[in-house]
Order: sequence, then C-alpha cells, then structure tokens
Amino acid sequence: MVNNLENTPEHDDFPAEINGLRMTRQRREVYKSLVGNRVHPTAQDLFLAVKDRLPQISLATVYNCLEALTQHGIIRQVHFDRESCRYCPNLHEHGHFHDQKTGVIHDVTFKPGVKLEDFLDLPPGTAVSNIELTLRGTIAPQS
Amino acid sequence: MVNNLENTPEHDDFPAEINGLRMTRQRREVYKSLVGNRVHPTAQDLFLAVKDRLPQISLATVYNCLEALTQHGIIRQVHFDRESCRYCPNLHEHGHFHDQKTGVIHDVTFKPGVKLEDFLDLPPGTAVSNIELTLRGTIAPQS
DNA sequence: AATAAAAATAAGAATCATTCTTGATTTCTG
DNA sequence: CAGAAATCAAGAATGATTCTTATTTTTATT
Repeated sequence: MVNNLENTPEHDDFPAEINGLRMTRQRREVYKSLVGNRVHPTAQDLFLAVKDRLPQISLATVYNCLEALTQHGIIRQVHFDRESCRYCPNLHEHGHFHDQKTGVIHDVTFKPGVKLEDFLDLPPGTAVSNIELTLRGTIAPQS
Repeated sequence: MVNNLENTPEHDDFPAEINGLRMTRQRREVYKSLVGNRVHPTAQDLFLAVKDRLPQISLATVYNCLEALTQHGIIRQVHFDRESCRYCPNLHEHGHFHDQKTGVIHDVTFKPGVKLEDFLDLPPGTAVSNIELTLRGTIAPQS
C-alpha cells in the first residue's frame, strides 16, 4: 500500500512538533482551525470546520486532539457554566467577557503589572497555578 | 385524608417565603443543608444529606429546588471546569480557590473598594452583571 | 527496506450530570 | 369545598464527553 504522506510537513511552514507533541495531520488541522478563529469554538464547531479538509475525521479524534493540545500547553480550554467546552489559542493570561446580547466572547486582559494580591484576599501561603475569570454582561453600542 | 403539614413553618423560625419563593419542605431542607455547609456540595451531595430528613425526596426534586433557589437569588451555582455544579450559600461577590492537594474549595473575597476597571482592560461600554473567578493551586502549610 | 513495537485514529458504545415528561399530591384562590 | 395552579416523585431522555476495540500509521530496530 502507498505510504501515507498525510502526516509529513506540508508546503506551509508548519512545525512537525510543538512543545514535544507530534503534529499529526489531524492535530495540525484542528489547531489551524482554532488559531484562525476568534469565536472560541466548541469541539463540535471544530469537528465541522476540520471535516472540510479531513472528511473522514471523527468527533472522538477531535476531542483527542484538543486534549493533547491542551495537555501540552498549546491551547486552553474555556468554560462557561456547564456548556460545552470551548477552546482558545490565546495563551496569554486573560479572562473572558460573554456578551449576553450577541453571544460573542471577548478576551479580557489584565492591566499590566497587576498581581492577584492587589485585588484579592488570598489565604496565606496560596500558590495559584491557574486562573479562570469569566464575566457576563452587555456592551453598550459605541457612539 | 389528613391535611399535609409538611410545608407549614416549623418550630424553628424559618420563613415561609424568601425573595418571593415559597419555602416548601423540600426547598427548605435543601437550603438548610446548603447553609450549614462550607464544602460547596453538588446536587448529589445535597440529595444524600436531605434524604435523612425526607427519605422520599428525589434527585430531580433536589435539582428543581436548587434551580428555584438560584433563580430567586437565594443561592449561587459554582462551576469548576465541567464537573458537576456546586452550590454556594454565600451571596457576597467572591471567587473560589480550589486547593488541588486537598480538594477543598475556599471562598476568596475581593479587597474592599476594588473595581473591575482597576485590574482589567474591559472593552469600552461593558456593563458586567456577573463575575465568576476560579483559582487553582496549593496552600503551603502554615508554620 | 522489512518487521516489530508504539502511537494515533475511526466508529460506535458507554457514561454521567442534568433536564424533561407524566401522573399524582399539595397548595392556593375564590 | 371546588377548581386551578404549583410542586413533587419516578423514571425516561438528552447531550457532551469518554471509553473501547479494531485498524491504520508512525517510529525504532534490524
């Protein structure tokens, strides 16, 4: 049988490996669909997007890819209540603002130089390894 | 048939209504189990706790009660990733610190007087109606 | 290049928290 | 008290995610 070249690097300059994770064709397509995407898609969204290029991909594989990418610190999960997980390629520390009118999710950055202790009363001795900040509300139309 | 007195106020001074929500026996027991509880229990946890007093209560009813209490602003839901919802009787604005060693969830308060704009770059015109802040990490043993 | 071992994938079954449906009770209104 | 509305119990249904298994692909070794 013909050797499958699917998982060799392609014409674009996409790396064969990121953070020690081998970039298979599936992982690469999932990742590429996420990077060019500001809407914080769900696994299902990405499944549909990737299907155009890999018609035989399965939803389970998309979940596997997202899990692998997350574990290797290449992407992040975002949670809104108990809705489907959403995924975010923005690795900078940031929160999310969910516009309740439009459903659009905006990244929200911390002001430079701000530390947790500046605005939170943390129990003594706490070492925070992960922050998840979710805001909900509306955005007034700009005049 | 004997009139059912289950839902009349009892010997304790528990109100018959809170925020416009009638306190049925089920809602009262669910709420009481949550108030005396610092561990941010799940619906399942509360179901088991309430069962001691109301052996015939169903899990679905516990969910219904928690939903009603939440809708009326009497308690709050707390989310950790996509784990089961947890419930919190603390209505003050606060976040949660999840100790990854012990699993204990601590309430974390904002320093007095702090405003969101003090530490976040919010899109202009945003009106925030809800904040969810989740921290994960560890707490060093106190010397 | 051939082969064995390891990793990744596809497909669909299984899981599990939550919601929904239905019929019975209970409470409220008049 | 009668009828309407709300609540409840029990179990079925839903839906996102995970798991299982067989197959395919990649890597390591000869």
